[in-house]
Amino acid sequence: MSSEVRVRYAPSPTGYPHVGNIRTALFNWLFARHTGGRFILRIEDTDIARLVPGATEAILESLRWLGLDWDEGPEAGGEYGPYIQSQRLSLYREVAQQLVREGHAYPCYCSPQRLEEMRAEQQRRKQPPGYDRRCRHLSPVERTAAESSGITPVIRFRVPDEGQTTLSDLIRGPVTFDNGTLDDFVLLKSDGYPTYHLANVADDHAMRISHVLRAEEWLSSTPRHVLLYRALDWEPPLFAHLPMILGPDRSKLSKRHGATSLVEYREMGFLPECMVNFLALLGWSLDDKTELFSREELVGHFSLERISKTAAIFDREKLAWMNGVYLRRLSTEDFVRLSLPFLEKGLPPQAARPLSRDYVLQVSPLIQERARTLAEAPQLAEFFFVEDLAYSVDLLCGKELAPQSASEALKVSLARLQDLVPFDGASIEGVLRPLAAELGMKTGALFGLLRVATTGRTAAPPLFQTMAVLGKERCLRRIQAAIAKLEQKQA
RNA sequence: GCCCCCAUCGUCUAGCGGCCUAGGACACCGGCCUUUCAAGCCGGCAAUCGGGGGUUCGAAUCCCCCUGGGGGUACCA
Repeated sequence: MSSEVRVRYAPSPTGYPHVGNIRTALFNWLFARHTGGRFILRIEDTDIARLVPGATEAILESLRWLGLDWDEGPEAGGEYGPYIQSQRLSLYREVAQQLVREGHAYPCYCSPQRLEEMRAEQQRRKQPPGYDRRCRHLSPVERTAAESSGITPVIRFRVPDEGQTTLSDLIRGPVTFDNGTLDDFVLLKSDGYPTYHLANVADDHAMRISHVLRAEEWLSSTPRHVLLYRALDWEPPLFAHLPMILGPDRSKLSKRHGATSLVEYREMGFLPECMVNFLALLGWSLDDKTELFSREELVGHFSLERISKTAAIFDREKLAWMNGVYLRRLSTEDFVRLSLPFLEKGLPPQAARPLSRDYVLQVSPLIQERARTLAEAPQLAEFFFVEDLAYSVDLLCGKELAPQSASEALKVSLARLQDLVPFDGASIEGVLRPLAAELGMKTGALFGLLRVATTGRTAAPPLFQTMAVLGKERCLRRIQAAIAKLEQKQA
């Protein structure tokens, strides 16, 4: 028996993977990479009714985006394939038949209606819901009748009436369940597809999975799985149930919580390196201070021992902060490359397309340290790309400046700037700083005025650099426009 | 209802019997820097360690009860 670590991420394509799903994938991946084991991807598409078109592709896409490469699975292949459960149906049927043969399972002919009535009755009597095991005790006559009725039965597992089942969870320690609280769950559905319980156990065994790292929501079904392994005489893998990631309302993550699918985070301008870093810290930590980890550091430090037991709420504010850190660490070239698509998409239509890469290269240093996500880039940089600025005249005057004096200051600035060559940051500063004194204005007041005139806002990147990037012609035009605005107001 | 898990600042967390008058981070509030914003730096606010019993010379750390939260309870995964 080999001690090689083989872990798997086994999503079902019933929706686009959200951060909780992907965090599970990440922990499996980290554990595999840390131990030098194998990371396997298996698609659990056994629920045809809930199958969502494109979901499988979204899963692969999410993993690829984060750089979580799989050693075996769809596209990668592997010696234990196929890795898509709908292509392994004969295996599950064989296992189910074996279980029936050996008396661990039995066919059940109960109709969905009967089950529903049974549950309603149980609820009315305030009794624990669960299959009443009617078909477990069919007389030979009843059985023959059921078989000839044309109903396709489901196969149910025969849970032992007595005893307890204990599993030793790597994170939570021993967990014990009374078998009496478990009902005879379905293994094979009437459509011939296996349930999660059967397929999961059969595949984990067939694929030689050594550790099952999955979300805590699975903890209560684990005794069923342990019972299955036992009935099959298979050695179960080691289990580690990961703490859940909850929405802001403390409930299980769902569409209700807004943007939760990973693909959406990419669209919102988060960097994959940041997502990996942030997700790793949801339920795992190294020490009392380290928060920023490269992928390599994560792989190097990751361990099951340091996974916490408590559910975590996904804090988007902190994610945004961390993304800002990652954004600022980027080289200008990388920032340009990554923000370009967001600018193309987010800038108003009047900005000339395609964007000049050269120009974006000049603008980028001015917005890079102000952005928390790439999607903020268009907003931050808009005035660099459009011709006409729309802003209120009141912005020019502010609280202290009279329209008259604002207008005069702008006229003098205009005259001084007109002949300025070269029009770079240092030269602009060389002209404007003395000018403030000359006009008897505080530097802040004059610079603020010019900032509004040239950018249309009170908060913008440093003025001189900004003006230099905008270019002389455009700055002069904008100052003239501002003067016009002021005169119009006074009239 | 029943079963299972969990419980430290608003949030993510450190803490695995004495280093804790509980540390870090986000957010928030000040200050510095500064032409605005952002970044950066400094400082502050913020957890009677959910409550109550034990054990111990000593408990956030161990045990029990309660409460609270979460998950499960499908021919879903």
